[in-house]
Amino acid sequence: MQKTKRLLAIEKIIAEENISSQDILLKKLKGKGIICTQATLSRNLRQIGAGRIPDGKGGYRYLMSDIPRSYRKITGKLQVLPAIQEIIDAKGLMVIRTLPGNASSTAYYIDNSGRFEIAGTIAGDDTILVIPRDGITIPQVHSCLEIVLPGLHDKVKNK
Amino acid sequence: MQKTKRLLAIEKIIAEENISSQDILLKKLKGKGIICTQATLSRNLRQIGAGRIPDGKGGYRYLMSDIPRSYRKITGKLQVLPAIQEIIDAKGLMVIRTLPGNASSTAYYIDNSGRFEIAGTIAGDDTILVIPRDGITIPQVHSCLEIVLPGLHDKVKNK
DNA sequence: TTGTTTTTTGCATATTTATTCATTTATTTT
DNA sequence: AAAATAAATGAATAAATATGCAAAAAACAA
Repeated sequence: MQKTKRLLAIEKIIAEENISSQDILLKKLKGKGIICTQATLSRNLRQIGAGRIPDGKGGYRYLMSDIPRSYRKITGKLQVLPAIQEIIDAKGLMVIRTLPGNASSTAYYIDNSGRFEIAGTIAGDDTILVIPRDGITIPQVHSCLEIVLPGLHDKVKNK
Repeated sequence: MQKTKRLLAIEKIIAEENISSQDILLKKLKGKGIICTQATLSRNLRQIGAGRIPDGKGGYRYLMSDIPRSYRKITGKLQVLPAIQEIIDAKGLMVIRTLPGNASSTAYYIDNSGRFEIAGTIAGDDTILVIPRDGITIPQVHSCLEIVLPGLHDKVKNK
């Protein structure tokens, strides 16, 4: 999925560099082989919750707004990702299967990602039910999870 | 000072309401008897660190960005303001005199306001030295303190 | 597969926001 | 106080961002 890749690249770039306009970001993406138009970028920035705020030095920069950004503060991603075995879409919800005993910590990680898209999770021993918010589609949850856990969809295929 | 009043009004409005554009904010201000142009508003929003971020519902809203906003989380403003007795500009710095024994708590409050403009503070028993960042002028620090402690300049005159 | 529906995208443009420049207002200095 | 300097402001406009619409791509169903 080309879009997911772009969303991730955008998040990464604005976290690491001072990006003051979409045009500049557009060129940075181009440098990474990711081509799109300003229109798409504007939409994507909204989708991931990135805004343009004063940088305190007389200029502006793009940053993730609070809620989506919070996942960065959470440690343990490296433990979480390897535990995930399978992702299953089901009735507008999503089921994630993990290694035995890992559901709880993984669910905690997802909960605390602060992503708007996810209303909440319920975890058993090796199974997590991810409940998207009203109006959020399954593809949106996939994009969202790919942001929370980069590389997730490369690792596990949706069954 | 008309500007300080406007800055405060802007912070208040965007904290309390979903404001999606400067034009809308312009009208809200007008409703409170505060008249200015969009150009001024744009500058003021940058000055107070307010940015336009996705609201998670497909639209946008203005919000204070993290750092300047943090002062809202701090309690004790009501104890701090009455303790302040005098403000003195000095050598590009600022000295605040407080009631005896109150410098430390007041300085703590200012420190934790998270305002970009202030590099730091040093407090004795009844005296605080406020050190602005490079490039920040004394008038900017005054505006800044008026935001951190609304009503400050009505209460104490700069000597 | 093929047809159907949904999502994504670019183009062109509308909307919104930032800035330049000239003027006014406030502040500081002498 | 008057002169000099700095800050704030508006009008006009430049720059940047968002969006309507049509086309293309992707996801889905039969």
